[in-house]
Amino acid sequence: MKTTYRTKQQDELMAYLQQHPGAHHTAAQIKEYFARQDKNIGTATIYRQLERFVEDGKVRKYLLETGDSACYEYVGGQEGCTAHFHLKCEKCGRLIHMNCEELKRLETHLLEDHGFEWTIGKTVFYGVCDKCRK
Amino acid sequence: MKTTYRTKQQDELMAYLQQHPGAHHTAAQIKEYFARQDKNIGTATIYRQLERFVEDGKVRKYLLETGDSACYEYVGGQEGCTAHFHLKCEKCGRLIHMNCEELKRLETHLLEDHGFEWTIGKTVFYGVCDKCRK
DNA sequence: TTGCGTGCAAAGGTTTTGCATGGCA
DNA sequence: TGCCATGCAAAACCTTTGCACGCAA
Repeated sequence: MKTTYRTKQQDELMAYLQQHPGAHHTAAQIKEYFARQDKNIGTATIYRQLERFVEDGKVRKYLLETGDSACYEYVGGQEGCTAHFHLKCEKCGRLIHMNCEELKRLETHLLEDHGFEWTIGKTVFYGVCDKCRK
Repeated sequence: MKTTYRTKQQDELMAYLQQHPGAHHTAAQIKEYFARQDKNIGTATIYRQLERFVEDGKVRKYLLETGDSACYEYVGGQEGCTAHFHLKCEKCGRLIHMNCEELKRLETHLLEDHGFEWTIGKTVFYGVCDKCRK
């Protein structure tokens, strides 16, 4: 799905996500937020826009708790985020950006030994971060 | 939830899962399989038993980012079988199960050098598989 | 016999889809 | 003006829950 026209809802959704970097939101939470501002945005619109943002690499989608609704988080659209790796803490929700030789090694290994061309930008490592383990 | 009685459905479900190691199944697929054998097992029963198997560590549950239904996979109760990884091909949709020293190395690295306790079962590597790259 | 597990159906919740309308270009 | 995006409602899905019945121990 590609955007042809730029709309007010689009801008407001993106603005909201950008203003809360590092936070993750469900579609319902986003709808509620705008409702509190007396701005109604249809649920379908929220899902459709989020899907586009994800395609563009500006937003990342997570499924944290099994069965719960999906979470969305602004990660910016720059190459910066496609070249490094993301760890998501399942306890505090923090998204950790990591640039590490070990992971680059893995990328090479997957490609050369398994023929798998890894899309780093879409992959999220789930786990528990150092702070939450203490 | 704990099992008190041992039932036929329980045994048949576990037998089916064990007979397909390395394969992933949705609840619907499992139901369909038994239907083809003219054995009816209620959807609720399937979910309830799967939940128990997961609690026991015999089966692993995982979700893909697509928000599809949950997948279940027999991993046995032993340590050796819990340490494998999932690669998802974005083109053909195939889920690849990989057991590889390199990935185990990464697990150790993340823990020891970054303090990150990786939940392998929840992580899926996205990319393009060897067959689709040709 | 006791009470847990099962199957059915209905409920609950999230996400998608169809369609008429409104708004961007 | 021509389409696309929106909003609403309904549909489509997946999963859970309530309840009466059957079966294991």
